[in-house]
Amino acid sequence: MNSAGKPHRSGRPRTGEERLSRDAILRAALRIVDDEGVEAMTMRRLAATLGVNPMSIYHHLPNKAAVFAGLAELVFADLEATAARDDVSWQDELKDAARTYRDALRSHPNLALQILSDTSTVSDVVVVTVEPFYRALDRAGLAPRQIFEAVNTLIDFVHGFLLGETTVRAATFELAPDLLDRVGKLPPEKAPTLARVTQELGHDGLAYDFDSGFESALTVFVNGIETTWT
Amino acid sequence: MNSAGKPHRSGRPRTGEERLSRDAILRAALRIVDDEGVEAMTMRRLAATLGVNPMSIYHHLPNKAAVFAGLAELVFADLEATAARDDVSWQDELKDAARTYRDALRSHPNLALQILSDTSTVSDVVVVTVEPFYRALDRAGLAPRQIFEAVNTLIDFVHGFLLGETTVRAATFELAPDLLDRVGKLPPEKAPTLARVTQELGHDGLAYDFDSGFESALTVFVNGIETTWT
DNA sequence: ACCTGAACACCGTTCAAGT
DNA sequence: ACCTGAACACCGTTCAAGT
Repeated sequence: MNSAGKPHRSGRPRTGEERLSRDAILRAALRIVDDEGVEAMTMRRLAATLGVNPMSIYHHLPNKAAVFAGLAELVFADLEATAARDDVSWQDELKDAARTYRDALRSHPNLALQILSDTSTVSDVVVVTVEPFYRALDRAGLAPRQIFEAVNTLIDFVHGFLLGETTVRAATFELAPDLLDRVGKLPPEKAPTLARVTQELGHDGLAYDFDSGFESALTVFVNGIETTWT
Repeated sequence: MNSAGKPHRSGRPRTGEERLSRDAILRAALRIVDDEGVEAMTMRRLAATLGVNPMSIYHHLPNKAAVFAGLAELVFADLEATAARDDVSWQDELKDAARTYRDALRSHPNLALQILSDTSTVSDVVVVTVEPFYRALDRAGLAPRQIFEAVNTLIDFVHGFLLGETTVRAATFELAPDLLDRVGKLPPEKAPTLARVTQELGHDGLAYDFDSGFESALTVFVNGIETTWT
């Protein structure tokens, strides 16, 4: 894509002729991650696609970790505005907050694991994202402590769900046949209930649909919060 | 720890004088991961602590990924036996299954992320671990489809919880002051509910206790399953 | 079969030098 | 301040050679 090109001469470029910017670097990095995954996003590779010396990047971002932190920022920049909505029940508002959060993380699946496993990124993101959850549960009439715990639980669930969704989906779109095989091969008395239930479900029943799995979880959640705390 | 030592002469060792075994390699690898984290566990470092040429390892394990897969195996080897227990309610049995699963993954915190983000490892582990969940929900009288979804949801939650527990705990034992700071610095009208709730909770209220957070989540869960599906 | 040594094709990052 | 080039201290893995 980027013609090998004659090497640019050294020295500071004239004003307005800067070849790089933090933003341009991050956009290029996001493209690499989206197209080829996190492992492909190396500093040298990034520099190559920008047609630039690897070391040039370090004038705009201190190191590779900062590049990934910047990517997380980029992804969540859009999400910020979520209007309060009193037209729906608190239950629906809570579910909707979870759906929005899931979608945001899902929009760049290759980045999800990176985001979820980086402490500072997660806490940034959470602070920005979490208001709608708090609002819904406040409307439900929960006490502060209960709101706090309920939100943590729900967010943790979404994280775990995304972990499965992004890594499993990447590897095997169908996990049903694999699962049936595995269970079939287990020593019969080791997991009798698992064996019976999966067999009753059959091949089609195991064709896991992430969307309906997510919705089903949300329902369990909301009902659980309702009967536990209201 | 391992004296630099004279290099061992080349050539196949006599029977019974093998210097390496799959098991010895994996135990050494686990030690490195536990003590210094996954990044420290390189093939060259592993060979060095074993007092062996880096390439020797490849005669016992095909590559680095296989080493990590082996580690996951090692960690879950103990877990296998979980006796059926009819002395407690299905609710308690389900909670207990979740606690056991969490503990297993928590026993090697540095390995948790590795396990959770590796597809093949996760599915291995899940198949081995999942029976108690199925048993409890079967006793509760759920239909196969509902059992399937409930287990997926609960497992996903545990994964997300562990992600937070292992990565957050590693970085900051106290997230309360940090969180209060962040929230305080937000534009006031951006997250009013979050601001109010965290303020009401106060510094102590935010001192998150992972154990009680986990328990609280389990209660919400069980109640949710109960009112949704029984 | 099991171990070694040299080599290949990579990494992230530091540092001195250009303008 | 911004870009470059050489260099350092690493990686995982292949391959040929020893016994």
